[in-house]
Amino acid sequence: MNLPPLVQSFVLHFGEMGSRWGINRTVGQIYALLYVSPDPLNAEQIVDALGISRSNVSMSLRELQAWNLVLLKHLPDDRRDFFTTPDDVWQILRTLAEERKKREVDPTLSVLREILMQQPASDAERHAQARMGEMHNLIEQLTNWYDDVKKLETDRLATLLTLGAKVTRLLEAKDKIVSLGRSKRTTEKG
Amino acid sequence: MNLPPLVQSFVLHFGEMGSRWGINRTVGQIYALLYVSPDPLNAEQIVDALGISRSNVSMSLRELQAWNLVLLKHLPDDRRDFFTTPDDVWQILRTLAEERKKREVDPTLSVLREILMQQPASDAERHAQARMGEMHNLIEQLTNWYDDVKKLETDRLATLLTLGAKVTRLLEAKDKIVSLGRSKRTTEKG
DNA sequence: TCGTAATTTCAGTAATTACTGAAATGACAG
DNA sequence: CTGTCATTTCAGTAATTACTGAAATTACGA
Repeated sequence: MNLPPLVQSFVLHFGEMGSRWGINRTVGQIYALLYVSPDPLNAEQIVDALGISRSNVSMSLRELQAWNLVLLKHLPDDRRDFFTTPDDVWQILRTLAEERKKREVDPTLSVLREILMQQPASDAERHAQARMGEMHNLIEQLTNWYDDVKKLETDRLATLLTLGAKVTRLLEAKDKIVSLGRSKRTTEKG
Repeated sequence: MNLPPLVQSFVLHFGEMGSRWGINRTVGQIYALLYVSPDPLNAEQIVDALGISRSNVSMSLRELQAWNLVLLKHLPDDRRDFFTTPDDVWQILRTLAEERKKREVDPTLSVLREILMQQPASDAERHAQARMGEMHNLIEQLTNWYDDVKKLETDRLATLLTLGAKVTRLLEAKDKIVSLGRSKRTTEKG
C-alpha cells in the first residue's frame, strides 16, 4: 500500500469496517480512497495505491457501482474510466440508506407479509405469526417515516435532526395543556 | 431442521439476512427462532430445531449475548440455561441501534478525530482531511440526534415517527411567514 | 468428595468468500 | 480490418470464517 500516512489510516479503517458490514475489505478500502481523493482515479491508480490486483479492482468497482456509491467519469481524450464519490456527504448517506433498505428491509417485509397470509396450523404457529406481525408493523412504521424524510433536501434534513426530540417535548407540553383543559371542563360539568 | 413450515421460512430468511450483515447464518437463525418461540428455549432444543452441533449453539448464544439481544432465564429446579428475546420490539430496535453504534460508529468517529488532529504534509493530505472533516461532522450530527431520541419511551418515539417530515413542513410555513413579515417591514422602511 | 449433567473451549476440518493471473472481450484510432 | 489499450471474466488458489466432536471446565446435588 502506497499512500500518505494520514490517508492510509483512513483507508485501513474503512477496510475493517467494511468486513463488519456485508461489504468486503477491498471494497471498503477503494471507497475510502475515492472518498478522500481530490480527483477521480482510474483503476491503475487504485492498483498502485492499494497494492491489489487489477481484476480485484475491477470487481470491487463493479460492486460499488451496484451500490450507487461511486460515479464514473470520463476525461477528454482519455478512454480510461475514472471514479469518484459524490461530494455531498448527505447525499451519500441517502444513497446508503436507500440501498440498504432495498437489500435488507424490503425483502424482509415481503417475507413477513407472505408468512402472515398463511393459515397457522398450531398454537406455536399462531404465536409465531403474532410475533412476526409485531415485527412487520415496526418495520412498516420505520419505512413510512423514512419515505417521508428521505425527500427532504439537505438543509431541511439537518434542521429536523437538530430539532431531534425537542419536538416531542413540545408535544408533551401541548398534551398537558389539552388534558388539563379537558379535566377542568370535566370537573366543571361534574 | 425440524420446525413448523411457517417458522422455518422466517428462520431461514433471518439466517440469510444475518450473513448480509456481519452476523453469521447460525446466529441469525437462532435469534429468529428465539424471537418467535412462545417460551424460552434451552440449548438442546435449539440443536434439535436447527440441526446444528451443540458447540455451535453455545458459541452463537454467546455472540447473541454479547449483542444484548438475548435474555438468559432460569426455570425452577432446572439447572439448564434458557434463552428468550425481549418482548418489546421497540426495545429490540433500541438495543440493536446501540450496539451497532458502539461497534461501528464510535470507532470510526475516534479514528476520524485522531486523523484530524494531525498536521497534513501535502495538498493531498490537506484535501483528505477536509473530506474526513465533513464525514466527521455528519456522523456527529447523526449521533447527537440519536442520543437525543434514544431516551424517548416507546410511545413518544412512535409519535415522533408518525410526525416524520410534517414537522419540517410546519417549519417551512413558519419560515415563509417570518420572511414575509421581514420583507414587508423592509418594504415599509424603503 | 464424587458423580453427573450442562456448558465451554479449542484444535482440526469443512465451507465460504476473496483474490489473482491469464485469457477473453470490448472499444476505438488509424 | 488491424493493432492497441482498457476492462471484464473466470477457473484456480489463497485466506478467512464457520462448524464440529472430543476434551476440559463448571456447577451442583447427593
